[in-house]
Amino acid sequence: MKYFLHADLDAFYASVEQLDNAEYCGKPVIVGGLPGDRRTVVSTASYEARRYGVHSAMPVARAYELCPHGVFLRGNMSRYREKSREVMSVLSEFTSDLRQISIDEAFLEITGTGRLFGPPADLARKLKKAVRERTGLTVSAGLASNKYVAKIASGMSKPDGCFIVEAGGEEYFMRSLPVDKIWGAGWKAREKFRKYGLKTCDDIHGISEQRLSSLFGKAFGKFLYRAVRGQAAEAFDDTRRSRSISAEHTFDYDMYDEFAVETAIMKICNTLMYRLLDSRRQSRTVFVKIRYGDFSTESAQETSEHAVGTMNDMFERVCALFRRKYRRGMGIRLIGAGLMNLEADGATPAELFDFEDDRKKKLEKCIHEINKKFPAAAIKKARLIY
DNA sequence: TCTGGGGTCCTAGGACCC
DNA sequence: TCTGGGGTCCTAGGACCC
Repeated sequence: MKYFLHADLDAFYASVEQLDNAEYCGKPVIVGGLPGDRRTVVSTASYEARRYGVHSAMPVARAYELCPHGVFLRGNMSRYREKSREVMSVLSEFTSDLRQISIDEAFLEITGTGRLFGPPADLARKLKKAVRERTGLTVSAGLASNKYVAKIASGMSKPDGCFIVEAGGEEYFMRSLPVDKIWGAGWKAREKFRKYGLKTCDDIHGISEQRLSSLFGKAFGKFLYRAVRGQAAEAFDDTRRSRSISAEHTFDYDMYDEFAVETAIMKICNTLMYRLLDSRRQSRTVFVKIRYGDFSTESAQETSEHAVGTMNDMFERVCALFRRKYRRGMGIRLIGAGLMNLEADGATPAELFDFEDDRKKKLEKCIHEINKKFPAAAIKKARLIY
């Protein structure tokens, strides 16, 4: 029987800010944007801020109404990534099988670590202590015989909590929960639960797998059937390689100027090309995403015989899709682009018509290297200077 | 309070091949 | 020419997660 610990850092971004800035301690810290910032949402609210009803994904403007005296910050991702690495390094000392699933969460397989760390409860206590002493952060732990239940357990006693589901008790544990605790059921699914009068996991437990599949769709129905029985959702088990890279930009005000939108697309392609180069992979499929002022969203994608070769190549493919899809006259709220179905570098021929393209490709690589070594140089296309 | 950015997975329909 | 299924690839849209 395997056993897992899910470690989840408490209000991570906000906690790092409080750690780095003593004057923020005990105050409501809201990371995401400054009060005047348009079209931004909260990434993380400290527990002090949550008392005012502020939570992640909430528009910053709304958070400001609820908590005008809060400390509002835009955040510093590179600092959070650095802190995340510190924490993961501490966690790695407790297991040989550590699987990080996001910047602030990880699974540890702790089967058979009893000899080293004692029973699971002792291990959890030691782990929490080590993280606190060596990184200054608190972590909540959930322990169970599979990752799915461990993940839910870690959310049961936040912050700085520890919740243990004994082996054999998974089904009883899950059945006791309200449907809101189901990880993987979001707003839409909850609406349906309400519609069907399903309040607890035990209510769902009483429905056959077939019936769940006809109500919620094949895959999600099967998932629900297993979830309320405390059975593993195999979702995070295999190591999934990323299959796409993308970037997007929301304009402060709806944009009607096509040239400006295409300049934004160029900027996005610029970013993506360098990320693609770093990933040592390639792609034949590009896509564009357009969100209009009314929040309706459209996307278009195209797969070519040839892999994307240069920044310009990507830009032209994305622009062609954009021009085909764009409903003229509609204000654009967001423009995005990306590459899908990433393959190992060299899997398909790049679009190289002649030496000119080859030359451009080499030039782009070279510029990227210079920019990495000397960030101050910031070499970029003339159209991207503003 | 109008709702970020970067991802993954699922569905459903159409094309095409055997 | 009416027509069948399975497999695979592609496309557009949506749900969900942190």
